[in-house]
Order: sequence, then C-alpha cells, then structure tokens
Amino acid sequence: MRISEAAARSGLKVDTIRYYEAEGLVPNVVRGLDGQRRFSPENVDWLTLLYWLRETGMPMKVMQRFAALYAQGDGTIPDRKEILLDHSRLLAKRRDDLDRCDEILSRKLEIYEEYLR
Amino acid sequence: MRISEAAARSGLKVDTIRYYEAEGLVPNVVRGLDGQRRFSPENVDWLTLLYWLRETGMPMKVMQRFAALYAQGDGTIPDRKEILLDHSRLLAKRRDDLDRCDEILSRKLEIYEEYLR
DNA sequence: TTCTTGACCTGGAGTTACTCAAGGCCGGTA
DNA sequence: TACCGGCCTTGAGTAACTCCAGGTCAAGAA
Repeated sequence: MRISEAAARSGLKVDTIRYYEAEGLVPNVVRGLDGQRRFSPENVDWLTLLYWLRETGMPMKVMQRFAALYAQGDGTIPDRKEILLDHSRLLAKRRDDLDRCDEILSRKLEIYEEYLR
Repeated sequence: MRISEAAARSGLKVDTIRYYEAEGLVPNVVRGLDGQRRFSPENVDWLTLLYWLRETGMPMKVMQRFAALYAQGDGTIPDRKEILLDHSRLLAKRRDDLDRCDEILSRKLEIYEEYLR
C-alpha cells in the first residue's frame, strides 16, 4: 500500500514515516517502478509498534537499536525481548507518575474549591 | 533557598528552572543582593507542580497560560481549575495509551516466546 | 592576605524528534 | 492538453530543553 494508507493505519504521520525510514527505523521498505514507497502488512505492523513505543516514551536511539536487531532476523529475538521488557518496566513507572500527578491535581483542586466557597 | 535546593526539591534541573523562569513560568522569584535567585517554599511548590505537569505531558504553552493566571492572583482560580481538569482528562487518555501499549507488548512477547521454544 | 573552590550568573550554541514548506515528477481524469 | 492529487527530496523551522564558555562572588585554606 501507499504511504498515506500506512500512515492512516499505523497512527504515524506521513512525514514521520519518511523521517523514521531515513533514520533506519523502518527496514525493508520497497519502492515501486515510479519510485514511490510500497508498504507491506508487515511494514505496517512494524510502524504501528513504533507508534505505540513512541507514544509511551521510547527514545529514538532505543528504537534505532530495536530496528537494527529486527532487520537482522529471528536470531536477535532474545535481545529484542530484552528491549520490550525494559520498556514494559518504563510503562509501569509512567503509570506511577500518572497516579502521583493525579493525586497532586486533586489536592490542588480541593484547595481551589475551598477558595471558591 | 538557593536554586540547587529548589531543583533538588522540585525534581526539575537547575537549567530547566532558569529556562522556565525566563519563559515566564515561574512568577515572583526574587534575587538576593548578590544577584542570585532566592526561592520561597511557595516557589518550590509551584516548581513541583510544574514538574509533574511536564512529566505527564502538559505543553509549555499551557503552562505559560497557567502561570500567567497564577501571577494574577486568586481571581483566576476558576480558569486555573479548568486547566487542571483538562489535564486530568489527558492523564486518563495517557493511562489508556499505556494499557493499549502493554497489550501490544505482551502480544509481541508471546510471539517471541513461541520462536524461542 | 592571597589563593582556591564551589555555587551562581548570562548568553549562546547544540540536541532531539519531529514538522512544515518549496519545488518538482508522475499517473489519471475532464 | 491542462490540471489535480499524491508522491518525492531537500532544507528550514520549532519545542523544550541541555550544555558550555566565560565571568562574579563569598568563604575557607595556606
């Protein structure tokens, strides 16, 4: 499929996909005879994964490493697993941060309520 | 107190505090006779709030607006309340994102496990 | 008293991760 | 044939820090 559809399906913007490809984050993107990118379903799966990793705060350097491993084939699965497990721990930390912030917000809002009475 | 202590207490870095002040995010910071910033406990509370707002994804423009309202006194509390409520809704969205990503990660990890057997 | 150290200051450059705009190609439709 | 939409590349712009150079100043050591 074309880049606009890949964007719609993955959640990434067209510009971001091109940028990610240039930075080596998207292996195996082929071009048609017209020079345009063609995305396979596997490409789109990969982009979708990148979308969620980014959305939850994975730095590009890590994504780059992850993509390099992905490009090297199934032998790198243990390493990739390690990266995803690390990220999963980051998610837990972020959830804690959200809880902490929620707490602070509700305390602040209570104080506001008192002023408003 | 001095800037390094304000940084330690709020979670922000020294550089970030100076940057935030320059951008108008930190009202009422006074200077000593030596020209150095002195932070009151109220300043530190404010910085701590900014820390958590940033940590959970509030854009600087919003923080700027929030700070401007704060600087104008208690009359702006309804507006500030609105901003914090908006942010609270953003937190809920982020929690959903984390759940969604967790799901995707565990599916991916399952697939990896299968390869590893 | 002079020297050194450490914390602070400003201004400006560098970084990350996009994001947008300019200018150009190409295939399909009116 | 003329236009249009979607694609292309290159390069500039933006957000939010982050770091660095070069300088001041107060306080303790020699």
